[in-house]
Amino acid sequence: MDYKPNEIEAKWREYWVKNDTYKVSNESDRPKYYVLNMFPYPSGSGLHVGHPLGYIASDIYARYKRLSGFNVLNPMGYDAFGLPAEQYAVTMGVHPAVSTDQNIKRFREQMDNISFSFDWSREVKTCEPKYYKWTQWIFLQLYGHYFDNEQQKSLPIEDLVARFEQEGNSKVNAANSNDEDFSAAAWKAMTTKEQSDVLMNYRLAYRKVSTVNWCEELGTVLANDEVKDGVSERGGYPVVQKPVLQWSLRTTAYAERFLNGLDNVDWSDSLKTQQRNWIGKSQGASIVFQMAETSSTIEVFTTRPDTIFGATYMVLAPEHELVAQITSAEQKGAVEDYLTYVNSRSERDRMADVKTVTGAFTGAYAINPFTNERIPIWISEYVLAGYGTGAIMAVPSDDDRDKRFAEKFGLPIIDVVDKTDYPGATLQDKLGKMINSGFMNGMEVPEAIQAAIERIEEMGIGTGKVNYKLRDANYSRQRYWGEPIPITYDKDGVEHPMDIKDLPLVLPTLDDFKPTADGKAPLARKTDWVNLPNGHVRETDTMPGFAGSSWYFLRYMDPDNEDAFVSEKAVKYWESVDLYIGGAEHAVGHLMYSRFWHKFLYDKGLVPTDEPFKKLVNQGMIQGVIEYMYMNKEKVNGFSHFICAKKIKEKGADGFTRIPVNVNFIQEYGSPDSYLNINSIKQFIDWRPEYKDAIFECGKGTYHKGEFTPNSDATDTHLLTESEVGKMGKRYYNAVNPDDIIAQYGADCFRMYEMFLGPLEQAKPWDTKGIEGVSKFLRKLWSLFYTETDLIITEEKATKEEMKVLHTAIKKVAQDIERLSFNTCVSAFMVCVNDLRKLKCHKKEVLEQLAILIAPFAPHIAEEFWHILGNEGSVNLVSYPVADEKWLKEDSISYPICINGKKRAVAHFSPDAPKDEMEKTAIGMDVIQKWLEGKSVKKVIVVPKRMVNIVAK
RNA sequence: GCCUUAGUAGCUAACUGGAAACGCGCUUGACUUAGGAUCAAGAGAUUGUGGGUUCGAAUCCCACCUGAGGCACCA
Repeated sequence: MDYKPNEIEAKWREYWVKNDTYKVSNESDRPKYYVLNMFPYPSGSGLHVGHPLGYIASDIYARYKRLSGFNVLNPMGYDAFGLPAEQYAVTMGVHPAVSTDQNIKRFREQMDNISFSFDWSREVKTCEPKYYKWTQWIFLQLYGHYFDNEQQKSLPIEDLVARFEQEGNSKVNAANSNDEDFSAAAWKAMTTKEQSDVLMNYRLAYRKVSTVNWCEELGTVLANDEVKDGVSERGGYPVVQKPVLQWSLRTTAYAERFLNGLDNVDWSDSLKTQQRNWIGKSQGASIVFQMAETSSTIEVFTTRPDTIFGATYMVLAPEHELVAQITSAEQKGAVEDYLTYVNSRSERDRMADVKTVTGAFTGAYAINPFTNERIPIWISEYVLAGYGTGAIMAVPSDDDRDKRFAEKFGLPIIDVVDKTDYPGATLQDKLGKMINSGFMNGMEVPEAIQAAIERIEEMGIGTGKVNYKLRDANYSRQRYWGEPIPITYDKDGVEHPMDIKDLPLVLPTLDDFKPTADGKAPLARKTDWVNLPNGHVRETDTMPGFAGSSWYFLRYMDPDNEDAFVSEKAVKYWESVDLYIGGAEHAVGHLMYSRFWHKFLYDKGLVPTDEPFKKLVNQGMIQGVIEYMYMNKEKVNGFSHFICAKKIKEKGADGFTRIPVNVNFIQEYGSPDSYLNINSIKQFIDWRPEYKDAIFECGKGTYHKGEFTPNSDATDTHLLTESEVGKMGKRYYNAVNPDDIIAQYGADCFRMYEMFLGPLEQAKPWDTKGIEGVSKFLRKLWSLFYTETDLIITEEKATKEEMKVLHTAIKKVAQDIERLSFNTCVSAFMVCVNDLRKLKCHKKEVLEQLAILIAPFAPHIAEEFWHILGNEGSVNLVSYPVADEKWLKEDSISYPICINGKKRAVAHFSPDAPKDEMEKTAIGMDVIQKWLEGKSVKKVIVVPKRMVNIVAK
């Protein structure tokens, strides 16, 4: 009987649904285990073979854990708010809710095809009011709290108000955006509006002026990825930074806890490093410099306060607010010229050449507080407005950039650190002995840093300070398709949170999704919604994409709860995510925001853990081969002109641009010699009619308007394309749909092949041809049960050898699943099946165990076997086999006998043979004696079960 | 420039320092009108390069080269 995956798979899929096989209860005596996938944004192009990789891996793990006695939560849902649906709405007029719904249906069908063990009754969609009610609720909690730096935790804003009333804010050490001191009396004297503004500076969700990418020509605000090189990606119009009052989250408050938390989670080093980079903690001091001629001061941040004696000049960022104020009359022209130059340079220019030293002298001087020297103040674009205070004390002796700057502009350089004891040490190493530094002379750098900070604090000109690169997160989007922000404003502009009992604030329906002409979000059009009877107006910005995804993993625990975002009972049971699998592109954004929300909820006692994701694995991207054609940037005689990639190699790609071609037209797809023949050129023209009159210059002739003009007597030709391994996706016309693969090979085969491609975390190109091997393996496995015509299972007792083959596989597979090394599991299955076939083993005793063993990987065929063998119920609900060492023991082990590490002979010993006997036998062997002629044995190393090594000279 | 990560046969790849395994693919033969499937046999590696530690290195250390990802005038 042949293996017919499609028949078997359809049958069991239906069975599992009918029997609620994957339903998970929050009540169980089994230990819990929570496996999570990063939920997808349901895009219009559906899933390609790259998307399910992580889902399959986590599904295998979830199934394995379930079979190993755990109550496993393995849910799935949709990150359903987002920009693409909104853009689609703008261009096609389809409401985002409608297109999102369609896309979700499509995703669901594709996922169902792969038979994941998701408990779909727990599905969440972030765009549904019953879900985003709680996103809004958490937002209001953030709004209602501030962060106490001393306790390092969030506290209710009412506590802060109470303190203000008692003692003002001078003793309050809290994360804030504006730390102006006021007394209790002053607080009480403030108007409501003033008080609300003060509190806003402390709230974890707060409002401040921040900039948006405003594009006048498009009349809209653009997301960062819609802006390329300072112009809009669409249309290439200029984009400016426009200040707007927007909501932000005070993520910076948790910077220290973000860092500390990383020590307690099982994430990859690369991921942790990325997060640490992002947080960017640096320790140092902030120092105030007095200006020489005026009373103005300049505050700088430095990680090396010890080098202050070497600070021979200062540099301000060109955007620094003092620049205009302090520039002298003589230098005005130079400074203005320089500012013009800086403004002409895009962000990209600035980043591209970091070696060019530019700057201008302001004509002003400051006083170095330690040397009391007058030091000139310069401006230069190497100092960034957005980091620290936007000003530096320049120490040219110990900082490369300062040094290059000083050399170019002839500024003095004073050596302050003697690094002769530490050759090769860099600034970051903080090594050396202080010289030319007054009271610090002779100190080692770390000691000097401490001493400098102490002196700075004594002098009252600064303090030791920790600086972070991490910025607060912008929480406002001038978009429609997101969660409405449940805040209204009264006539004075004082904000009012909505009453919790009135949540959710449902996103009203619109028919025009474009932003308004003055850049307000689309919701501003809905005036009857915006303007409330009590005179309040609603916030019209919506929440960003990360809002709904920052806590969705908690909702899965208790998805239908109408009284809380999750019940205390459910969250106590499931705690947090044990294993999280997802793409590396979310390494900072999503993970940082989730950690922020989670830590906040933890402070409120609403979740039992400080970190949301115990173990996290990034699956590697499945890549596709992208095929490019070369097109002349200039038209030739008014026609588009394509040229063979081979000719490009000869004459270079100048003046040509690459356009991706639908890979279905390509001959020898993926090979270095991939090409289009005349037939494929015709397909290409049908696909892109705008090129129907284009000239195709091929190797052996030219194709134009349906005519092929050969150079010689050729009848066909190759227009070579360039192949490149890259992303798989719609825009490269190289996406492979899992549905197609499954239709041909079955879901079991697809699942195993995805795993077989390589280690989970590694990127690897998709190659449909390779799937044949896995398909062959499944047929071989099938042939252990069936001949062409009959079932051939026997009840015979298994031999020792057969049990050894089985238990070797059990041991290897269980071990490798634990390590998430699924590719080696597939390999182990192949070895096992081949060995059983060699032994002609068709015994139930062995095959039944094998069926369970393979069930996490290939659930359908496993279920089929399970029932063929006469069992009731689902193979998913039994116990996973455990390797029994008694079958793995060897009677005799073969040992390599080495001389000086090189294998010279082989000997067999029983596993418990004594060392000295093995040693004697080994040396006594004829072959070994021959090798030892003329040498004396210095030492013999016997490693049990491994080898014998004779050291001879 | 800095950080992370990986270089082993055409592809994939090894729990701990101990015989360079296994699988896919490939080649040849058998069976077949042919293909597929199956069976039998076989070839294919100086483990990126150069040092070091060790009785012994793919594995540990150092330097370099190459690929991937991230950060980037971060004071």
